[in-house]
Amino acid sequence: MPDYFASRVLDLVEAIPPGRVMSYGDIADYLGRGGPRQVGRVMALWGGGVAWWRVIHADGSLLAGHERDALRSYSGEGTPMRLTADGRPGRVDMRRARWDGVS
DNA sequence: GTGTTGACAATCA
DNA sequence: CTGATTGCCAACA
Repeated sequence: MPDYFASRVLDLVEAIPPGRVMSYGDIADYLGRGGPRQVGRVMALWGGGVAWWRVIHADGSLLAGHERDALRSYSGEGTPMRLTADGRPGRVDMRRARWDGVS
């Protein structure tokens, strides 16, 4: 069972609007405790039940090993993407997609 | 108590 | 833009 901290993390992830994302550090900072690694740990253990693809690295890179699934979800939500040097979508445009918890 | 590890992050070369 | 370095906090052996 998720502890209190994990519950707060999962609730917040559920609150992220479609088409928006938050970084691990953002979530930790928003909750005011723990750190990016703790958030990552929570997601690794119990993130399967929420919109895990809306939680990514601070630089906009996707979850290693799940890029395909994430991209499929993003295309359906209209998440703003940035193109890699290869010219294909590889990371999220954090400047526009980042969600602060209010708007 | 001590050392390692990890779905991380800011900084610098 | 890529890679290395350092800082971070909690879990685990």
